[in-house]
Amino acid sequence: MSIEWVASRIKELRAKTGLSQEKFAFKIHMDRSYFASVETGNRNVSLLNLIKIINGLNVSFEDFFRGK
Amino acid sequence: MSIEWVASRIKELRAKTGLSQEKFAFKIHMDRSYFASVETGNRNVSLLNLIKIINGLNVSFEDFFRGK
DNA sequence: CTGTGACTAGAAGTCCGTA
DNA sequence: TTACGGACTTCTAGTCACA
Repeated sequence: MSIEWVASRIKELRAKTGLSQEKFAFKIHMDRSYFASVETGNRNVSLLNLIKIINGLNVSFEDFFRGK
Repeated sequence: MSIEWVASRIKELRAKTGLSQEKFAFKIHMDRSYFASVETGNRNVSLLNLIKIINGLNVSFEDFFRGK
């Protein structure tokens, strides 16, 4: 488990939603440039923001971390 | 999903290890009082520290979030 | 053994623009 | 559409004394 894995998992699932970074960030009330840096693994995101993101992806935490 | 849920889940699983907060915190190279505040839900812990803690609990992320 | 308030440094997070 | 950067504000990391 690593920040990079979480980042690419977010990217993978966000792509599945069909939304751009910008639209997804807007949907979950998060700054678009900040969300972009999370998705590229350049940020040590806090739990509250991770909850926000995973909720926005419409998956459970268990599913998000499936296989890890 | 909430900080409180994560906090109590940490407490639950840490108790299962049989270690005190102090000993567990020492094991994962984290300050005892900082870990205590995480376990009581008073901190919005970052992903890196959450990874450290969950690894120390010897469970997978999937197991940690089981049922959520 | 555990919980908490206070504190500082530095990172998180926001808002703007640009390629 | 995404990535990145500057400048800014807010908050967490990490520590300590004390209860």
